[in-house]
Amino acid sequence: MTSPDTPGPAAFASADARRRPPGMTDVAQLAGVSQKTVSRVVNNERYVSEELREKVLRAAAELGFRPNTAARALITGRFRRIGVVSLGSALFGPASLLVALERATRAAGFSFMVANTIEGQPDAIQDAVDWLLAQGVDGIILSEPIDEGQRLRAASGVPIVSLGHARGLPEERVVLAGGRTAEACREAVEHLLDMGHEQVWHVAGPQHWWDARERQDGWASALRERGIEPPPPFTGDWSPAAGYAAGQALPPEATAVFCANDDTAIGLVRALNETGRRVPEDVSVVGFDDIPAAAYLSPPLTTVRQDFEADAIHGLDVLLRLVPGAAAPETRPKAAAPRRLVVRASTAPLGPVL
Amino acid sequence: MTSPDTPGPAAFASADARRRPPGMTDVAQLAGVSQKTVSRVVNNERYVSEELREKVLRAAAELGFRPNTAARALITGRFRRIGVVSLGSALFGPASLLVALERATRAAGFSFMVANTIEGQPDAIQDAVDWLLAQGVDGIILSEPIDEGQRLRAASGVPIVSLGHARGLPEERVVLAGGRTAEACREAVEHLLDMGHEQVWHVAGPQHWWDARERQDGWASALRERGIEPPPPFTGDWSPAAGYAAGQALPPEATAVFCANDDTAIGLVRALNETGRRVPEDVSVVGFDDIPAAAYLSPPLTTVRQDFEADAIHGLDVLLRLVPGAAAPETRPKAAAPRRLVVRASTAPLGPVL
DNA sequence: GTTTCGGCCGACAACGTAGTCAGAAACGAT
DNA sequence: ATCGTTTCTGACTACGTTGTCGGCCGAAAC
Repeated sequence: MTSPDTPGPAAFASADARRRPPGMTDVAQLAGVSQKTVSRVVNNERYVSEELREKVLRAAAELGFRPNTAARALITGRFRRIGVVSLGSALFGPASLLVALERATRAAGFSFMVANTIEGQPDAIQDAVDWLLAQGVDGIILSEPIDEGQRLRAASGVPIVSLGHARGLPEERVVLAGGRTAEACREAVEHLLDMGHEQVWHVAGPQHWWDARERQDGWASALRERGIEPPPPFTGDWSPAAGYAAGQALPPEATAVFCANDDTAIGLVRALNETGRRVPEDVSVVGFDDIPAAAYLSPPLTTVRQDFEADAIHGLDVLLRLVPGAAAPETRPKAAAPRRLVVRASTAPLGPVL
Repeated sequence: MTSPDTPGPAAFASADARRRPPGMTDVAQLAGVSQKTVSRVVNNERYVSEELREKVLRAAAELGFRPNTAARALITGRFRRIGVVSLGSALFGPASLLVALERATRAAGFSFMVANTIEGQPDAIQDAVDWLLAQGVDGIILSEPIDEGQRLRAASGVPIVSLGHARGLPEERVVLAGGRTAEACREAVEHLLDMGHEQVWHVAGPQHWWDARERQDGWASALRERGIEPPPPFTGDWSPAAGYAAGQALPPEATAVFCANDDTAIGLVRALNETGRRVPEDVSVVGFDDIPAAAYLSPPLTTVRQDFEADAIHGLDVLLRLVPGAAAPETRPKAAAPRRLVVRASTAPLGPVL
């Protein structure tokens, strides 16, 4: 309309008050520079005069410019995003780990995407990995406490690191928690034995969680080291209900129980109370996790504290080292805070037999 | 080398065994069709013969083709991704909500990105929103229990929905939880009054959480409806420690306490036990949340159960309705399961005064 | 026999950014 | 003055996908 010969679609585009967010081209036009110069300023490249840099920054601020990550990812082939496969669970352990991972990831300048698996679904982990790959991630953290024995297909060059045991992944890709679980379990068991208890029973977690098996193994071997043959463990599912059931079935001669987690310990204590056994006078109980409420239970629970933050940071460090283009994270002291026993009132020396 | 006249960079590219993942062009070449046809097959568009469709699918499978979301987002301007701003917390409530949101989001075909805020940081919410916008999202859910009174800047056309109260957001963007909190609180208070208690004390959550204020208001107005002037509430921070402190300061004449959450109730019970007051014989206690351990505490805790899954699905539905290009979610019954009181053993009729 | 029309397919042009390369300007050393 | 080097800038193009449009084909309608 304004000019007799329509010079093509470009004229239309400029005439149209586009709804699309401003791009580098718009910033460049406003600042009177080329799009490439805007790119240089945005990416902090060298060889841009201070004068132009400021002009560009002003123009970008004025337009509310935000670099388009899709376009950037398209050309670089990098997403600056890491994915996490996690069991969808509001349990204290997994939830804490996830929060810690998000913090560490964003601090490293990467964005963070979770894919939750659904327990019991056979290919859940592989599906979650595929979903993350389809979304575009530069690396994947397996924060999956369940080891279902499946192998992972090749992930098309995207590095994968597992927080904890995982089959089908080479050794160096497996990051074990900072403090050794076995040591913590031994500490708990020895704490009980040193108080005079002659035997320690165990309420385990579900056996397809490697974490549960690790705690069970730690308990069993700690007993054997003292020459004690461990009794058959109760098998639970992390739930208070499982602890409750174990508490009802606990033999009368038992005086000390090590639970795979705090919730289970809560259920156990409940069952013991109902059957007229007092904690810790009659039975000593140790938990695992140190949930916030642990110190305020009746009685306050002796338990093993974990440092999820340290584990998350460590795992992410290992992963980022494998991601090309990720600034190598400064090597911080890798000695993650070990798991350690927190002694409270749910354990006591074996009293005189009534 | 193979041909005397190098026809340009394209020849080089084809000669080079590229490390880049296969694209539609590669699939098209293998299937003997045009790249556009591959696009049609992948997107399930009409007007592709069954014969070609199968050929393309075979070729795509053979190459392990995955559509590049970055390129797609670049041209469509849509990301098929929704972002969630959440307080980074492993508390049972927020964690449950997040898990439910992830499930619902992925089920709707959208990917899911969380940005955690850090409590106490003044512009935390705005920063998290900006981060999500920079990453590219089609909509944002504010699952932020803290209302810090800040207004949100315009989010450049991206719809925002808040799960719970939020200033600076128009009414229709605020999704309140399915069951009314006030009703649940009234139910809890009346449960106690009906058992003969003449007064109900309250241990509140932190006042900058709207959730805490809502529960406190519900408690106060329920008392006033019965003509009882509520006593000054204790103010906590959701932690067991706060409940413990309240329990120590609880006046001797108090016989019933309504706590803002279960953890606080746990701390309260602990303090009461230590000062020689039994629950529920001397003091009845009601919690809020129904954490998994609630039924197994000593005594089992009377509390208010929440349905996070329903709240999450409802909130996401509202958001997706505002997102252009999102298939309108089938209108499921919006009557989310209300919060309801679960009566257990921590509450009992007021006994004879000793 | 011609026209019309819906099904089917491909050429081409974007999308917003970063890599490559060429060239201009400024400067010091010959 | 001439050259080389460093600093700075912009034109051009590729990245992998989708939107637009036009062409071809066979069947139905004139």
